Amino acid sequence: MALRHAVLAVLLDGEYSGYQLAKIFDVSCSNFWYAVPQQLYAELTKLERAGLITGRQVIQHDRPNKRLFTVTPAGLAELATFAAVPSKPSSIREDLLVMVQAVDRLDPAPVIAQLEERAVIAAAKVELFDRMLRQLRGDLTEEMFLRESNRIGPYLTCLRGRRFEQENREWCVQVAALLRARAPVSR
Amino acid sequence: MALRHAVLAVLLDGEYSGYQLAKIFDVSCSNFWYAVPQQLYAELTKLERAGLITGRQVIQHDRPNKRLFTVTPAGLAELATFAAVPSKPSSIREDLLVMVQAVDRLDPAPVIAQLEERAVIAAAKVELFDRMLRQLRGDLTEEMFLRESNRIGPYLTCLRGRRFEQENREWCVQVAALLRARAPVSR
DNA sequence: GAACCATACTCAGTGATATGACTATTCCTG
DNA sequence: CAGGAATAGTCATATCACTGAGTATGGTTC
Repeated sequence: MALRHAVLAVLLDGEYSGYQLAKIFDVSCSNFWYAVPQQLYAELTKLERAGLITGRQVIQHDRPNKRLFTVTPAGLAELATFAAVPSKPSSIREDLLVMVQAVDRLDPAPVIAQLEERAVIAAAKVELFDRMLRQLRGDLTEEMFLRESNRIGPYLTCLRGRRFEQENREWCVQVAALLRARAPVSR
Repeated sequence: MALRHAVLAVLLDGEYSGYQLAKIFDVSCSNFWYAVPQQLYAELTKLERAGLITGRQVIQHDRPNKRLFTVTPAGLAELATFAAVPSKPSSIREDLLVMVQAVDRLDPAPVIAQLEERAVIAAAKVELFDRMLRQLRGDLTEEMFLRESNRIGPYLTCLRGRRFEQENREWCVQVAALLRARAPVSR
């Protein structure tokens, strides 16, 4: 019952098809919720049956037809109910950290390689989020945007994603360097 | 196939019972893997059947008997195999961020309350991790400990947990203050 | 001495999540 | 005009995770 609210929250930004939603969940939304397209299509079907969103068919001639979904008042009410009940902190599950936990008893080389690769990925995400932030705030300064815009939710979650990835990158770099220094490994 | 490796990685630190493991997963391990006791007991059964850990019965007189588990060479090999294959970044799922994403269209009061509560929880976790780090490194400086200890895995993951919670706290505080300033709410 | 907490663990069931294999259309490139 | 990428989506299945309800023992507290 949780992907449901993530989908509703994203659909507040406008009409989207399942396919577009999948794109969004693959990039911007992935800071706070991850889902594969199949999950999204299934969830959209359920949400529509529950009356929380409505879909409308759009006939296209240059590509396959699609269905665009909008949040209904009932959907908004569902989100409000969701936001009103205290949530539990998320459950973190990170394979790379499991490897680091065990690294003293393993060959560090593959772990170091993964840390370095992850650092690069994280750096790329930081840049992606920076671009998204700039795009969201237009030509306003961050301070002005946050004070005056009437749609700051996506900006705030993106800010969180940026911080997280920056932090992640720093940790990966630091740990990779440390492990390299302790047990020199040829590439 | 993933909780499995988290359990193995934690059992590298010594013999633990399911109950003790549950405690560890509830605090220190929760930076990188979350699991409820029932999952752990089930996983321990599976791991033992697969020969990756061995259990020995300990008869106790002041409290119920328990079984302590140790990683076998096969278990260590399993961990090595796991560490050798590149892992995907974790899937983040955070209800509180879903709420923030939608906050422009909802009553901000409960979201602000949750952000402030979360900031307090995060601050407590930072302190908990600080205590754990101090305990792990004993009277060595961090630099010395990381250079010379032969069991730095748990320290490194704890360091990551600390950074994450610190960062989380800052974001929660900032966003709560911002939302309060935008739409003044009586407590 | 009743209630409660901590230790120690089990079982049943239900959702949620992930994987893989599909269908179908149109555009673009070589 | 063949092949691939992008759009748009469906179905089936397996596994995972989580909830809730139990069992049992001993120690502590009021």
